[in-house]
Amino acid sequence: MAINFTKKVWAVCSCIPKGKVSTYSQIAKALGKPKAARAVGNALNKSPGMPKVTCHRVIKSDGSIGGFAFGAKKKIQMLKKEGVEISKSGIINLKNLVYYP
DNA sequence: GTCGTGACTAGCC
DNA sequence: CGGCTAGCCACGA
Repeated sequence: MAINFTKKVWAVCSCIPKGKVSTYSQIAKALGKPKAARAVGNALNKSPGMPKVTCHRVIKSDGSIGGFAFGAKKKIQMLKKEGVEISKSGIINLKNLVYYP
């Protein structure tokens, strides 16, 4: 394949519009591996930098934030700035904010 | 070529 | 609601 799995993950993250979010499983599915959510997280963890790759717009399928290389706390703050309402540890209008191509 | 690790998910108690 | 287990994938050493 021309590009690595990781690179593809970054590409999908970059495709997420501002103010919206996506889930690991959703991205994994887009790559053709619905069960590769773990690999997706790995790829984002190795992401080159921001805001080139909008990895902070990717959350867990249950609506939780998950983790973040810069700190989950920071991730929440960033999403809030984008206009995403987040509770103590989860997205509020998840299905309303999830980016579904 | 094998092992260990991790930003996950779904199911069960 | 909260915690635990097993399963899945890609990458680096």
